[in-house]
Amino acid sequence: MKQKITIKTIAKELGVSTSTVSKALKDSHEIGKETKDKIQAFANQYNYKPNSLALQLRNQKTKVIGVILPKIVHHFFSTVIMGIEAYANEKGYHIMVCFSNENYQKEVETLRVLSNGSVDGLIVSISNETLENKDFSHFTDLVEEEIPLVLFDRVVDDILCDKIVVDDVGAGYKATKHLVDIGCKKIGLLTTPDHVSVGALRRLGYEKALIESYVKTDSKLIIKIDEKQEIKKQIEPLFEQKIDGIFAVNEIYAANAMRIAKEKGLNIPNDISIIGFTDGLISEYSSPSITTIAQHGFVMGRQAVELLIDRIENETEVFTPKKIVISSDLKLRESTKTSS
Amino acid sequence: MKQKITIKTIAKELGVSTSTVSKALKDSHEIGKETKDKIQAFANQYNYKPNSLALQLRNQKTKVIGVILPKIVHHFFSTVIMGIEAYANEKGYHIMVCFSNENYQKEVETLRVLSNGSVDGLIVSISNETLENKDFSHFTDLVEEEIPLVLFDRVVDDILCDKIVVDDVGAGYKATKHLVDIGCKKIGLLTTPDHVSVGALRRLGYEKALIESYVKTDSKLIIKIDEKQEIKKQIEPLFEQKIDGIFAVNEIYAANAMRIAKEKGLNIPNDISIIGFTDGLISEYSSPSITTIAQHGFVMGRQAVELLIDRIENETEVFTPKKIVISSDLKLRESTKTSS
DNA sequence: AAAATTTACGAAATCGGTTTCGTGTTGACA
DNA sequence: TGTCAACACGAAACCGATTTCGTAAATTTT
Repeated sequence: MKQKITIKTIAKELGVSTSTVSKALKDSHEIGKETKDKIQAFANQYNYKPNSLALQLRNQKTKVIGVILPKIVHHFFSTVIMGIEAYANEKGYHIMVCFSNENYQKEVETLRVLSNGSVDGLIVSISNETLENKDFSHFTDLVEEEIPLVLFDRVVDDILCDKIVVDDVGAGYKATKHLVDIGCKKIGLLTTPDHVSVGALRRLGYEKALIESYVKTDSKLIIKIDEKQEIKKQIEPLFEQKIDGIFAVNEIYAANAMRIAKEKGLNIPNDISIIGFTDGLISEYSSPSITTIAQHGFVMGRQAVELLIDRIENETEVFTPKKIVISSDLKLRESTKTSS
Repeated sequence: MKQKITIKTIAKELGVSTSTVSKALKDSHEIGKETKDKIQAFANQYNYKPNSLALQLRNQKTKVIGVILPKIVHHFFSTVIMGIEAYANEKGYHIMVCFSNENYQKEVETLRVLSNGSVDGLIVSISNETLENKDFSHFTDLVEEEIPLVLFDRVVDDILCDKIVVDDVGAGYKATKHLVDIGCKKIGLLTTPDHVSVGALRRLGYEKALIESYVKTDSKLIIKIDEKQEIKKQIEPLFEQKIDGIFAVNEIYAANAMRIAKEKGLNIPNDISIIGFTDGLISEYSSPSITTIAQHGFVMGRQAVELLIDRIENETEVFTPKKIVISSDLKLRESTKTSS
């Protein structure tokens, strides 16, 4: 890189002190008009840009927000990022994005690196592996150090910080209830292993809706998918039962289920109705298009930064962790019947 | 945030100088064993982490790579990010991700902010608006300042820097040729306006394949889609002609075309074959699944950082811009006939 | 025992800014 | 003509590290 022009360069070149240059560039009244003009003209000509590292060090703030996601090739998470970035930018912040790749070690490592002064605060969605092995000390350490932290979507109660979550139970309930309402009698659930909190919560909603509607719940109707195995193979057994409805906790599971249903010669939605989760491209463009729970990722992202920036800029306040629940909507499409 | 523990704190607490602390923490031979142990124990106990800003300022390098993308809720770009992040991490770098949102002004602004010392280099895919209005001065200025820059996918020759591109012409050719080979006689093209370089190049490939195969090219078969308008409406006129093949320069266009075809009662692939671009979730999960050009975004991302880090770390070399072309594959699926 | 060398540490400069606190020079006023 | 304020600028500290260089004390060499 070319030798950057600094305040020192300008000072030397113009025969003034660095303090004068600094003040002149901020249009301070302390500096005479002539000198000011001279310095500003020079800075302009050589395209002087203050080194942000120096400023960050001096001001003890970086105006950078660290974001750690389990993955990014994923409609929901990328939507959240957009929301985060949009509002952060509005507030003069930038984001530093890292990925845990659902990996505990990488999450720990990334957290460590970002918490050494490079960011003013962090927004994180916990990796599956961490949720599974239940070791959250890297997060509680962070809280201990009082580094502003906001968790979203995949959160746990053990960590005392602000949280933004989808109303997963409500969403699961809403989806299942709708299936019941349109006349489904035997509704399958495609969910994650129990340790994935969102999966477990959506399942609760599913069960609540069934019980409330006096529909028998049956563990054989519930498939917990292990993403390390082939998804389709795990779903197939579900179709050995005479099901007429499926609620899937994400759109990949829904799309897979739909494909199997078609292969079995079932008509969607007449023979079987399917509801997914995450209003992504698959749901929108598959045919039939998939009725789904829209999570409003953009709003979640926005809320997360809002909360975080509030923590960062008003740290005098007493700390009482907030939990914001974002409601989700059932978006009706072609994969569900319109009535019984 | 809690008062961070610094070298100064440790020095004062232990009655030594900061230089001693610094050296002790790096296990320097200059420091006596006792003192070293004492300092290390203290640092450990209070979980001392060196302030990275201070280090970055001192070392004149941040180990951060700035990445500017037009958008992120997009399979190809998010895949590229993964590739970038993976290799960057391997090399001890982190990435700072920003989005231009296809907006010229935001691109200029973001470039300005990131080029003031916060990053060691930049990886950028140019926004559509910039490509349209053809003002690249914000990039050439960067090159002028000798800030390492790698462009990928959406690139222009006016900017003298390293570039990673997909073999768009070749890919367009490959796709179209395949349609011809399986017997398509009248092949429509769904592309972008001309200013989007990748669209224009893919079109060239399309035309080349047609000419080579003695198939008449016809401008009525080519639809340039304006994303500000409704996509489906713009595609519909194409179906007024008796087409039996479509090459779409991205998967959204392909999915839209497929939907219209179905609505018109056409059988895919028997009545019409469709090939898309970008091997994303839509192509994989729609039904029929869509034959598509796979761009290998992960590899592109990886190559981009590789090139960039090479520039950053070996700046003594004479600068001769490199252009790496990543070949793409035709991934056969259900939306194309298997033979004529 | 004197000289040379090693050991163990501290002072100070540096990275690139900002900011507080002087201070020399004017000009105005008593 | 002496005093005081306003003006215009510079010296120096600071943010949190690293690193070069200097030096007193301890140890080894002669």
